[in-house]
Amino acid sequence: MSAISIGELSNRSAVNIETIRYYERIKVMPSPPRTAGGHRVYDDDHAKRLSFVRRSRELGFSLKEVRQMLRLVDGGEVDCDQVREMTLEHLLDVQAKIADLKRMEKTLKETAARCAENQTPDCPIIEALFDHDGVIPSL
Amino acid sequence: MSAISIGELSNRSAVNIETIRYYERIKVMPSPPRTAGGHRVYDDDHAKRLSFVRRSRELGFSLKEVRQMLRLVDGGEVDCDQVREMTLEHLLDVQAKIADLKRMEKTLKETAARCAENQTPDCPIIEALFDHDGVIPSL
DNA sequence: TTACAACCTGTAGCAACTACAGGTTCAAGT
DNA sequence: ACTTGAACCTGTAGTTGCTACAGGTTGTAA
Repeated sequence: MSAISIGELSNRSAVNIETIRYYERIKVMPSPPRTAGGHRVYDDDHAKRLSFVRRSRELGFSLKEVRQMLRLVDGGEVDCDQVREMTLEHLLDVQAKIADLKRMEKTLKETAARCAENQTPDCPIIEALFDHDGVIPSL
Repeated sequence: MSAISIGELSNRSAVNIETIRYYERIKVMPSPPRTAGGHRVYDDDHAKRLSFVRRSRELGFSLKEVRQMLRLVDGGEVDCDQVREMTLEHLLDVQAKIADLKRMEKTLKETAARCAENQTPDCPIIEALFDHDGVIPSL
């Protein structure tokens, strides 16, 4: 009823053609039927599954995590608790990354700010990068 | 004079031995002199440079950016404006990543929250991932 | 029928490491 | 002097999640 080519699937899902073939190779997407000449033929189920994958990736889930969720989906009975746990665990990852980046932001801002006034021959940023944290003694 | 082995350099700098050799291979670190038997011999300058690299990496600079900064350092005259510009540009990257992650965090929280009450056979998280029929707003 | 876009496979590349395998050297203890 | 064995050496392959070819085949519209 709605047989579509890889190109059209790519357009609809905003997933690169190469990436779709990659997902097939690593078994995140199933191998679709082919035309006599060997071209892939997809349908709405493929499109739905691919959008699931894309959306999960956009939320930062790894392909490994996506595969786990798809296993639950494919198993027929989705264990809601398991999925929720994965989501919350992933949320912690995301929050840890935010914290890391905020620390970086702070340091970068402070370091760049030192430059703004200072017009001596030495660069305060370079100095800061060299001098910080005392792991290396001397010189 | 303080001749140290790669193992000791690794301990002092908290950079993996394999990574130190990797940095040499890609010319971020210079090839140090060797013993008669071929073991690498480092000194304080190496240690200082390595800590510069490590610290820059910790702040999220790519190796490409680190190389650029090192070129400025090695050139003898560090152009402060250039370094500052790189830092500010990198700061924008970091801030963009924080914004992305915050959006993810929000969506993950909302999605997981829907699960908390719902004990129907269908999993709201899975539904959400499947049904969002296209693009995540502004992601 | 002919043009040419879209498709096919297979491989290599990107970042930034990490992890071996299989061999050699160094330093300490006897 | 000799023997361990930890530390070192090179070279290659694996990781994650794609992307980018090259070089060939198929589908379709004029």
